[in-house]
Amino acid sequence: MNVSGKSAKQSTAARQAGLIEAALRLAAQRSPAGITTGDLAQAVGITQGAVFRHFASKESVWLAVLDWVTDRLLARLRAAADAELASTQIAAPLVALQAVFLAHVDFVVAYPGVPRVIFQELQQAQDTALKARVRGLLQQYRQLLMGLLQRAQAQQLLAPGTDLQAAALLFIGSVQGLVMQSLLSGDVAAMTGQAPGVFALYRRALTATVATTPTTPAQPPFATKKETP
Amino acid sequence: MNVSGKSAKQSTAARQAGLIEAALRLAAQRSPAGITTGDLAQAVGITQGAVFRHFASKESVWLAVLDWVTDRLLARLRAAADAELASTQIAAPLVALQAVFLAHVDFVVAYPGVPRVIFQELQQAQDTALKARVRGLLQQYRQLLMGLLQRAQAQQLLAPGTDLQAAALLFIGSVQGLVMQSLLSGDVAAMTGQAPGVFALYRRALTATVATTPTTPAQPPFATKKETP
DNA sequence: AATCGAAGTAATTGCTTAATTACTTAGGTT
DNA sequence: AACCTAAGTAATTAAGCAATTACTTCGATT
Repeated sequence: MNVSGKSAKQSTAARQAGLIEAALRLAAQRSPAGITTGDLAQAVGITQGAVFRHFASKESVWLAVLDWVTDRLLARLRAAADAELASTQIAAPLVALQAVFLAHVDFVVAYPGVPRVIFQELQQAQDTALKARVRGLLQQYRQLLMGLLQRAQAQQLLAPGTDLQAAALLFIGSVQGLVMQSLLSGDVAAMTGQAPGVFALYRRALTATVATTPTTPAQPPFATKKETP
Repeated sequence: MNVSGKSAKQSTAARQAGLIEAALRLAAQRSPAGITTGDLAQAVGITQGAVFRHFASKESVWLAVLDWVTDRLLARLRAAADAELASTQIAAPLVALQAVFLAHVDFVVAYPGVPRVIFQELQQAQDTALKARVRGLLQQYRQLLMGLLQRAQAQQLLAPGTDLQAAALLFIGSVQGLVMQSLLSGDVAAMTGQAPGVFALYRRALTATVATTPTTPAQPPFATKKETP
């Protein structure tokens, strides 16, 4: 420890983690394109040049950020899905979809910089390494969704003839709609409140138009469970 | 006309229009953040400094771009909606929603730079003038949607208890999903083909679970009309 | 035809930023 | 305790960019 209480000389692994965390924290407050290596350095308490002791280039910082996000996000989403699939619930795949939806929203609320970084790299038209990472992330996301949708279809939980590709796209789009709203209002936390209503609509898109017993309520009660904090 | 065939000395109004068009054209190919005043100048055949004869700053170029987009897009969407509302159709508000959806997709296909510009300005966390324009655009968009949704609700076309706010959000989100997909694949034109399927799902989210006459097909045939080119 | 303002150029200014370099310092290993 | 590598600093480099300036040229108007 030095005088100011900040520990000096950390290992590259520790510094990389710190810089990744700082990058995401700064991205929550401003456009990732405007974040400089000097900003990152200041955020972790080192000088600008020292950043390059731990990353070969600025681009490789963002690559590491995307890897971090991919690992953490997908792990959470898969855990959320698996927890519901394991339970012996009726309509388990649909409940799992809801759990994934809410887990995604929670993740964005916890790390508001994530959508900004994703959008930033998505804008590059040419196929940069960063954009490839984003593609990989969304690729795995789509696979997770397709798996759940196929299970739902196999259990006759979906309206016949439902386009699964379109359903996966609409799922991701519905999250994007919430994210866009939060970017506009600046109130990320508001997503948590809006999410269940949006998912309820999405769920109706999947399960619609199969007439149930005429006297029963049109929609069976569907618990909105809160995710793990 | 000068030697190279390029006309020299145009009026400020003409140059502004040219620069706006160039900005959107360039934004279709790379990130708007990376577009310099030199790029804009080159695209219209003047020098970098000459840009400032027609715009006070680089920011004001993007402000003009957003104004241009707002005017054109909303005019198209309102025209698409009004055309369907005027017809004596069953479920006219829902058909109008579909027309707006497809018109929006067509607009993005025609001007692929538009989503990039929107995303770019949305990322600024602090409330810049540019972000305010985007907010205004989406504000008007949401009003258009809410009007159509309320008409649909008044005509009992929606499932009872449908959350109209969530429905508007999901509408915008479903377009975003398509846009995101096109940004990933680089194939904007593919949106046109995917759009009807996605809207069909969205429509089911609105109209779901009201059992019709048991023997009739669950969903009445619903023509997918192509927009004006 | 002379005039004058608007549009354009070429060069420059001032600033920012990623990356490099030469040098210094901390701290674990033997 | 001496040593050596990895982490850190301070300063510099080179490039890019928005905006300004001094000057030139086009073209409509009287």
